[in-house]
Amino acid sequence: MEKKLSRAEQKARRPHEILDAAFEEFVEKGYAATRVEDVAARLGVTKGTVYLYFPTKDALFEATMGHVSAPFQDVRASIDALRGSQSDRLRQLLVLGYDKLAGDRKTRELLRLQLAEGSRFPNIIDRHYGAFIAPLLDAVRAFIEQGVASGEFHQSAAANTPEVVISSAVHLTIWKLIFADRNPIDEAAFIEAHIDLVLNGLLAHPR
Amino acid sequence: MEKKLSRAEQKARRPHEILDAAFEEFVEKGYAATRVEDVAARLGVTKGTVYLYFPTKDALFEATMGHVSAPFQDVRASIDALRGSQSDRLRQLLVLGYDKLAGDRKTRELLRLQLAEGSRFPNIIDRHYGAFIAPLLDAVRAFIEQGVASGEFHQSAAANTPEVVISSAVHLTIWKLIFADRNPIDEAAFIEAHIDLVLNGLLAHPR
Amino acid sequence: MEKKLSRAEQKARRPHEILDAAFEEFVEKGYAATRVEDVAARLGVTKGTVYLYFPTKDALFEATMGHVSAPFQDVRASIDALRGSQSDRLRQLLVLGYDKLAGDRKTRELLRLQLAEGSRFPNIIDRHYGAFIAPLLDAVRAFIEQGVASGEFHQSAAANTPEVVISSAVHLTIWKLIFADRNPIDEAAFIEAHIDLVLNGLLAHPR
Amino acid sequence: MEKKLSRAEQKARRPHEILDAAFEEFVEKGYAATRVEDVAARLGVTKGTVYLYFPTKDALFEATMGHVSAPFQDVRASIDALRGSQSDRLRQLLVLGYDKLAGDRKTRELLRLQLAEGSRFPNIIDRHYGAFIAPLLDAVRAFIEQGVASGEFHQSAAANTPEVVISSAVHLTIWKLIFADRNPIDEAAFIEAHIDLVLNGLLAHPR
DNA sequence: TATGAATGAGGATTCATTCAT
DNA sequence: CATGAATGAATCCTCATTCAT
Repeated sequence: MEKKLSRAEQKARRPHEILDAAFEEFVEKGYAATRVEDVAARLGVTKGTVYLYFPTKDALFEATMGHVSAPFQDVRASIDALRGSQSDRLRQLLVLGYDKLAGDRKTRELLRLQLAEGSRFPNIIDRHYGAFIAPLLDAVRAFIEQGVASGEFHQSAAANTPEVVISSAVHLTIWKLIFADRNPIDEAAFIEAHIDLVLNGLLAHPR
Repeated sequence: MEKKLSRAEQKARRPHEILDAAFEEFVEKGYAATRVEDVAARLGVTKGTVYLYFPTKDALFEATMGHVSAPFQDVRASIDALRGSQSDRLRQLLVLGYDKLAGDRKTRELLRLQLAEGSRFPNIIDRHYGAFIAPLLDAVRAFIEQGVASGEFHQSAAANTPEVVISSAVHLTIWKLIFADRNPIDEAAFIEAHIDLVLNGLLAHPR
Repeated sequence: MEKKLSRAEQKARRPHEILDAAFEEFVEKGYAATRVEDVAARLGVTKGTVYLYFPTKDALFEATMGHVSAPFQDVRASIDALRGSQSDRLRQLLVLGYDKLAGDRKTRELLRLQLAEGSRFPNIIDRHYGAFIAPLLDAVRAFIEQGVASGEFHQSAAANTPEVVISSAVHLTIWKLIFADRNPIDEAAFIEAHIDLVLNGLLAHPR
Repeated sequence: MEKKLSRAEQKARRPHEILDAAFEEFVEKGYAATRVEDVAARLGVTKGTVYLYFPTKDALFEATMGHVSAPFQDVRASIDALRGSQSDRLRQLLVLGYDKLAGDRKTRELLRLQLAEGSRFPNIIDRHYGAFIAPLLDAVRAFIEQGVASGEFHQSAAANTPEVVISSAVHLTIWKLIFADRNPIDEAAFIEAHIDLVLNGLLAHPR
């Protein structure tokens, strides 16, 4: 059944396979320490095959970053689908942020690679920001403003600096990147404490 | 006056100079892409000299990480010196955290290197955590508990998860690492919004 | 009309097309730097097709050399057709030599390839010598001897070393190979001066 | 005694040794087929050493060409030292040309490399032309003009096209490059026949 | 101490050749 | 016949490390 792939199908699949394999290698070793041959070996092909699809290691890296960033295209749609009061929507938004950022290994490692290699590959950064972070911040700002308008939230500086609201998700991501398995944290409690803190800080009439 | 350094003093200074130079190179290029020769050139010496003090590039890297982590030894003392109500002390603590983490280029870049190279140099992580993060978290927890005990803060989950309180400092650090000059942020407003949010969330009787 | 080629004709044409394309590539880049794929691309086919007709790059090169040498088969006939006094025939012979050697781009480039690759492909040399140079030298010798016998030329060493008589044609060829467009030379004047010099040197009673 | 070379002496010698070794390899295999490692091995060092002195194979090749062209600087001086009648001086000049061009293996092989690689390394050509060929041609022209002026030579087109006078030296060079040992030629007779032909063609009153 | 020439293992990239479609 | 995906040997070049001076 595996061998049923026609040549054309196999060829169409190759770039994806290579990018998936490359991502794993780059995550594990970083750009400079990754060998193209190891990327190939992970797929069971030889380095020549990788060069059939990507002209240089550089190009492979950039394509890999784009490949992993791609799935964020739908974040905006997910946000638009949120329903309920502003605090309900904000709560759901934060959970969504945790899911997509701290909760998803690929996203986490993408952040690591951006931090590690961003200075040598400047254009890998902005794509991610535009596709993922910016919509999240926009939504936070909009929800707070609407909550203030409806009297659900009191006036607060947070609407102008929505970053402070999603900081804990970033923090948890970094924590998991740095400590991996050592120093594990109770994530559910962490998230709940964070949402509590934020809503207590925003609500006009806390519980 | 500079030439007044005795030979012995000069000798004692060398390792520090090398580590400072190495830090800059490692920050700029990452571990794998840094050449020992470039570290030496930054100092105006040749690579042989570096090998006189550090047996391998690996050892140089680890020593560099230790060297940059060292100044955190006094964080605990600074924390102990904080005075005032719990909210005052917490506010000062957060400002201190911003200063030392987001505000200090070396600390920021140290975090980047830990994220980038941590998996290949596991022991560069914990030192930093023990010297810097842990005391900060311990203090946050203690202040909140004391504030709850005194009635200044209401009961909250944050005491058990003090990470959520310092998240914004981590977030700002990451932001600055990723965007450098592009996408600058109004740091003062950011910090103020953060402290507001936290205190609003914690105080039993917000303003 | 071009489409009228039967399949069999098309098939018979392929090897020639490949050899023509190969010649251009080898001339442009030399043996080692020429890629089989580029030869194929010049024809609009893929490298697999080239390997259908020639088993290795080496074989392709040798076949190419033979292919380009082939047209010299008729030099001998052209020489036999020369008419007139010995000086007339010698003059015509030199013009013929210039035409075929210096004047023909393919022959010129063939000489370049022989010089460049001859040591690695010894057998590409002699074919050319036998088909082209030897008849030319034989004719020069014969014409001089006949001219001496008839009193038209005076006795001279040139009959034993006919190479000196055709040297200028070789020289012009080399000149054109080396300088291409830069340093162009007035070829007509060059040829005329050469023939003058030779005939002045040979004639018993110059002009 | 061989080991008596101080480090500085050895270092000063290295570039020359490398260029000598490189010349032999390039002559034997051509640019593309020469491996930097083989150049090094010829010297008993490793490729790293070659890269210590020349940054790329390209640069090594260009430097090698310059190195071999250098000794021609004195051709002009040798020409100026020629004495006697114009036919004497012309005869000596041709002998000199044979010596330096056809007679010197390095010069011969330099010509081969220029023909083989000239299109990819355009600047290796002109240097040689200016240093060697141009002075030779200038001298031929001057000698003929002076001979005509003094009545020693008759008026002839050769003064305007001095190339035809030195052609046989070029021809002999090419002959030796192509045939190496096979098809050897009686060089002394060749040279004598050439000089005879030229002087017979030029002299107002041939012997 | 400091230098920097030399080493050689390692990794990116190319390309002749094969072969399933 | 023709294709072009895949292979892997070959080669350029880099750089951590050594060591004689």
